[in-house]
Amino acid sequence: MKLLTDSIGKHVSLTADEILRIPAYFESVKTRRHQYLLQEGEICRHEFFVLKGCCRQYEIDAAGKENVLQFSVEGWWMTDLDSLLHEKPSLFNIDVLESGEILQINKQQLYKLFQDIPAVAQYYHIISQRSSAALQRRILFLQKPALERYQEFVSRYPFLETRLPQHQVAAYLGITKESLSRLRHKLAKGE
Amino acid sequence: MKLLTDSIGKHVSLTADEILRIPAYFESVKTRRHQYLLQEGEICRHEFFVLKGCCRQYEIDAAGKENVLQFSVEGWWMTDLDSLLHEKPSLFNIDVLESGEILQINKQQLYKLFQDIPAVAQYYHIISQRSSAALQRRILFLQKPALERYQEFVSRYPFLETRLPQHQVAAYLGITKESLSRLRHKLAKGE
DNA sequence: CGTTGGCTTGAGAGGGCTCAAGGCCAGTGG
DNA sequence: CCACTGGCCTTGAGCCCTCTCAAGCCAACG
Repeated sequence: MKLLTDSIGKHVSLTADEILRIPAYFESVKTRRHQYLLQEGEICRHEFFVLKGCCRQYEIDAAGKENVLQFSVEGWWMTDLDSLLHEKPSLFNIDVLESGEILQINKQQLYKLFQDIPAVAQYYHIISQRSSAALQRRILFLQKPALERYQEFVSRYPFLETRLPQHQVAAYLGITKESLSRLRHKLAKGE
Repeated sequence: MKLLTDSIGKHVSLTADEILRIPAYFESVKTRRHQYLLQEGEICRHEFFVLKGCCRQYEIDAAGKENVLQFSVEGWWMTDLDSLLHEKPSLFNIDVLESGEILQINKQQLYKLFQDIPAVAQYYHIISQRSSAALQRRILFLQKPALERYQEFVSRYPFLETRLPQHQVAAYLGITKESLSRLRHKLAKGE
């Protein structure tokens, strides 16, 4: 829980009183590996904040391939914004790769929180912008050849690279697990 | 100018008085083909709103290839948010593909406008979310094979497909102009 | 009428894919 | 304690999609 208020406090200033009031807006949920936080077709009802463990957001395309949009570990947010805001069925799945704990908050509580503690609304705004910038980076990222994508991933998220199974990393990079295995082999030899 | 207030009015409600006051916050600029609205390395100072004509936002990668992030025609917004907000050098270029006219507004004026007419702040928020959703779609889009990408592009933006030179479309799809030419040839024969 | 920009077409190369088989644990049950 | 199983990673062979490089066509334009 401290992780959440710390994360907010890093971007905007909170009074001691506000820090105490924030947790009440959230619901804590223990998560288990393979558990779904959201399934394709459902309407997404929450913003999720990971306290412990690891989740992934992905779609399953027409060919049955799983395309990973993003991972989320301690201190990161995750949701399907489009589904949450417009209350329409989600195209995505969110599931748990590593058991742990999340905080969730629904739309009503979120807006209430924004009204009660405006600094949080400001924080949310900043986070949203960062997320847009990250999406933009990811689009350019996907134009690069596979080897560069892997190297950029490793240098940007070293803690993810060691923590995730390789086939998940491959699904994030947009290549097959076999190709990733070969890339790694090539890199290991070359160095 | 009516295009702008119409666009805002489509998402939030404005009083007749507000509609009259909005234009004063913007600066109108005639644009010429090949003109830069932003060059790599510069700090982006404006949000742009296209009144007439067509622009593109792109980066030039290490190999010298132009990767198009998005096009903008009448009624669309365009900027480098990351550069604008954090006043850091942009990685992107924005240039004019078709002469026309744009409205531009700097950060100070934008925030002033948000304060003076809160409905516009609300509008901006909605637009930002839509743009995030679009970026997300684009990431999944780029995982699909080239033919599907082209077909999806044509059905989503038929007016762009006819209006843009093919090599620009190719740069948006993430393929070479030669490949696009062959895809089109194949489609034309098959139907 | 030559130049230029946009589009097409061809040949060859290569990056990444599919399909298939095999190795290496860690966990589980006999 | 050992055999078995399932998950994960690797390796190989062949193929296909897309790329590069090169040439050629056509329409617009000075």
